[in-house]
Amino acid sequence: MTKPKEVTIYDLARKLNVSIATVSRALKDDPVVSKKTKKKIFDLAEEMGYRYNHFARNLREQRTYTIGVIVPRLNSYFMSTVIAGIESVANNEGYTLIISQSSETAGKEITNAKTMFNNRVDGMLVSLAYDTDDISHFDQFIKKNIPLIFFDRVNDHPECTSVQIDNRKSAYEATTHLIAQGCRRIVHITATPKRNVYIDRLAGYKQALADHQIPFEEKYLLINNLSQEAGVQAAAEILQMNPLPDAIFAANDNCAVGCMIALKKAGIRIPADIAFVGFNNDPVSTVIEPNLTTINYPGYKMGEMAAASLINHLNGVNSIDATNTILLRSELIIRASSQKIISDSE
Amino acid sequence: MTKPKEVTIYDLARKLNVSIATVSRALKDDPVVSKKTKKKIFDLAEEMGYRYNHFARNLREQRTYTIGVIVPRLNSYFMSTVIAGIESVANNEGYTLIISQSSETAGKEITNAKTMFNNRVDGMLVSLAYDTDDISHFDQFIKKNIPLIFFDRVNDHPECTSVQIDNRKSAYEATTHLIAQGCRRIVHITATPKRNVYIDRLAGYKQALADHQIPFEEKYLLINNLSQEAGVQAAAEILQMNPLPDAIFAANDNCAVGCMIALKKAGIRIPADIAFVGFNNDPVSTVIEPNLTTINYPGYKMGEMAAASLINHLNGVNSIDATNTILLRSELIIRASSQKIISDSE
DNA sequence: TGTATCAATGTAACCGATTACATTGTTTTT
DNA sequence: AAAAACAATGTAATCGGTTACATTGATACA
Repeated sequence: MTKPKEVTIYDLARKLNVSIATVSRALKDDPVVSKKTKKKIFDLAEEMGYRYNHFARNLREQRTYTIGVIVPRLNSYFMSTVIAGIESVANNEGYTLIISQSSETAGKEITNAKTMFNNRVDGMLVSLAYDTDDISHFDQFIKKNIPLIFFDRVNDHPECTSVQIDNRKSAYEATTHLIAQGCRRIVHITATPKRNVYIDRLAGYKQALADHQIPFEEKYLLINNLSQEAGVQAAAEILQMNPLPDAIFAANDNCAVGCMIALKKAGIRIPADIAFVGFNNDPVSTVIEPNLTTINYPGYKMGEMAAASLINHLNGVNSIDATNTILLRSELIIRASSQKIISDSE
Repeated sequence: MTKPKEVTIYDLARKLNVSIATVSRALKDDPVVSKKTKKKIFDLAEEMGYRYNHFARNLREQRTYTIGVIVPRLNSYFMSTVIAGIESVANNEGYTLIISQSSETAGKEITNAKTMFNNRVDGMLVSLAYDTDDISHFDQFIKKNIPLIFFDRVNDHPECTSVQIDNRKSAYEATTHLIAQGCRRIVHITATPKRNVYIDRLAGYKQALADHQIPFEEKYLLINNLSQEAGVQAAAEILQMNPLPDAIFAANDNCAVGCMIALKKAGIRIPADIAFVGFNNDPVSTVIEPNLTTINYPGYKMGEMAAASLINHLNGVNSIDATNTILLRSELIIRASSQKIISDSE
């Protein structure tokens, strides 16, 4: 284990008979240093294989140029797309990401938050776990003026910006679309209404029913963890209903797909017997047959927006209070799984 | 923007009338400090909201407890699963991840490598981009004794460990399975055979053909980027073939799925007319109809192994030279898309 | 009782940058 | 030609830990 010594600004300064201050200034392209000196320094740095020591700077500047990201899960299509968006912006702006997953548990989320805090991230991007009730583990950031932006699974915190879509409106559109197809007994499958995304979707669903004089029925509300397997189980419950529902609006595509597969296996025709709408526009939605009607969710854009907004805050472009909520456009994508009218006439 | 001052070991030392050395030792639970003193220090640290400054340590120790991860794409099921595995191990061991994506281009991979290098990662985990020919951008790490582990898309570098599956064997099994189903005109869809994964799968495919006295035919080899859209295009090419092939072995599930959808639309029956085998065991493989036979790819495990192996190196548990290649178990999962014999009898 | 041993703590150099303030030499102004 | 203005560079303190080496005081041993 030889440990080749690192080249520092001291080495460069000594070789060129200038001070470390000049070297430091030259390396950050400070206009106060003459062009000639700069060139000498740049060339020598290149030649000697100098590399910048971020830790020295961070120690001195009390900044880290690091952004902490906490997501519920890394291995979901939606989340990895968001992260790809975040990464592209952060990378461009010279920020480094520390990414961790809460695995949908509040406990791990708290641990992760602590790690991020101790790593002195300059800012945080967070999407909350299913079962996080209390968000006091983020108070430490707020207390230290570390900007915190929630995305997707947000929390209505007075000091934080959030980036999301209009879940309520999207759910309203999805449900209205089903009603327009003649559906009246519409099941909604969703997760525990703790997180905004599920609360809002449920609200949109109820509103659409109300606006069309369809009473909301508790029995048509199925709560699970929205996994594909949960969709299969939901299908079993649905098959017990009498009369059968004529439509299902699931709060994500994965669950919808699991449910569709199970129902098809049971001989249900989709959409003729039961129409389907999902949420997210996950790639599986165009693989399942019939293709799944869903809400397009701009994940990459969401990542870009969240990161850009955070970095703007960090650079002092706009104050953290200026923006409360950034709403991204989302839209209903109508595919075969919900088109009763056309499919009946086929 | 008030900037509340940070509590440091100096503050703790002053309050307790001990030296910073004692505080530093106590905080890392050095047995040389008496229990009583330790308790005092811990309690005060808690009370005053002390937080550890990693940068000061990193600056002093010349270590960063950071691992750099470069992947071709973040938003693929396989990769995000691998990263989830890496994250879980790294987090447990107190390491932080810096993750970036090459977007499948050598150029961005080089930039990312430079960023990682300048961030002084303690080690690297890399999966190469499609079009990386020359891997000299990783020499800087090797020169500085920074361990580098490749996973999945590996490079046969004499100084690096690689974590992968036996692609050749898996492809051999997949092809042999198709031959056992009576297939003789087997198309192989894959990416440019630059990366080991594609080279090895092609080799396995060819070997299986040879072992069953089936001549390899160039026209049955389709090269594309393995996206779902590329699968659709491949379907168009396949429909031009006369006679039609009787099986397709695709180097990933996404491409297989795109191809299946397009062929089905054209009236081809699967597996009766054309049998299908994919690669990766992506979730879509159980959504597509018929369900896709594929190779199970232990992504999470691969991430865990790669991270654990790297951290072992870093902790000096085993030398970097000790291990050359770690092969993970993978297996053929037979589903309906390839079962000609059974499906004919249905 | 004198000395060796040891536990507990302290001193101070060091890691590699940034930057306020000081200094030097040159040009411009009057 | 002296004073003012300015461009270029230097000096030295600072960020918050780690740790080799030194010191202190108590106990064990002969």
